Amino acid sequence: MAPHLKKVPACGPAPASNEEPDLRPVEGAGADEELALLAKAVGHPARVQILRLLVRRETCICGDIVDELPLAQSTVSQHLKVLKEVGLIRGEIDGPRVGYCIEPRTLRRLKSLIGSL
Amino acid sequence: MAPHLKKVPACGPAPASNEEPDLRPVEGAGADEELALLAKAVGHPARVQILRLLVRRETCICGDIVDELPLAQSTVSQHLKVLKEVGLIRGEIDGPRVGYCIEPRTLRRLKSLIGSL
DNA sequence: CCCGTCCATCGTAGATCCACGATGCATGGC
DNA sequence: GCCATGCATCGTGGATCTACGATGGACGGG
Repeated sequence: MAPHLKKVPACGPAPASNEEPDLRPVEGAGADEELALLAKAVGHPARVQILRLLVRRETCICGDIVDELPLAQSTVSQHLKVLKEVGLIRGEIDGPRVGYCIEPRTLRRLKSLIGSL
Repeated sequence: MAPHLKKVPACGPAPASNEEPDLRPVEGAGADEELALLAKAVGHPARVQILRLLVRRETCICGDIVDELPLAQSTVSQHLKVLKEVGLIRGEIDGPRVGYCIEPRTLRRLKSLIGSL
């Protein structure tokens, strides 16, 4: 899986003015489903911790996350997968390591959806 | 179906300037747990719909919620219970009916916690 | 090469969630 | 009193979540 991946300077450090307005609606059946999906992904303390770690450090860390949490490596990997599947974080291969970082677009989207309540 | 719609004061109609600053921190272990709990409660489409219904109508409706959702009455009652347990909504008995309404404090708290990410 | 590191995935057991119908418990009308 | 109504709760299957150790694959150092 994922055969060719070029060397990437991990995640973008500072997207500067990454201010796309996000045209999607914040209400309606689709938005409800989307909000539920994102909220469910945030609905676990370990994943909240991971999100905070990635937000705090501008530089994207990797398996240091495992050291920060009182969980086994496989468990942390699963939580990372959940966050990645809903698009809240992104992982980039960097040699033997993997760097994770926040996906600001999705995080902003979540804030918009919550804000619409 | 039901000759309904009795005039119900139920939940507080207009909280007016209910602008307490909410002194609790938005970070730390406790906040992480709290955010996870609230997010999990929102993490289901039916509960998002319920929240939207209650936010939209200033007047607090009751089992009309059951009519709005494609779910059995007992299932809706369980979802209401989940939302009530985390303090996102409140139910008040009014004769044979129960009026539900948003708890604005908790909703603001959720927005603060999400905003801290 | 061979090996150690880093991470993802598999397999699994126990807990929790989600849906439903059935039942229970009030209240209010007759 | 008696019954209908509105809602909560119980009980129960099936699905999903959460944790772990074990295994596997990719990479880089020796």
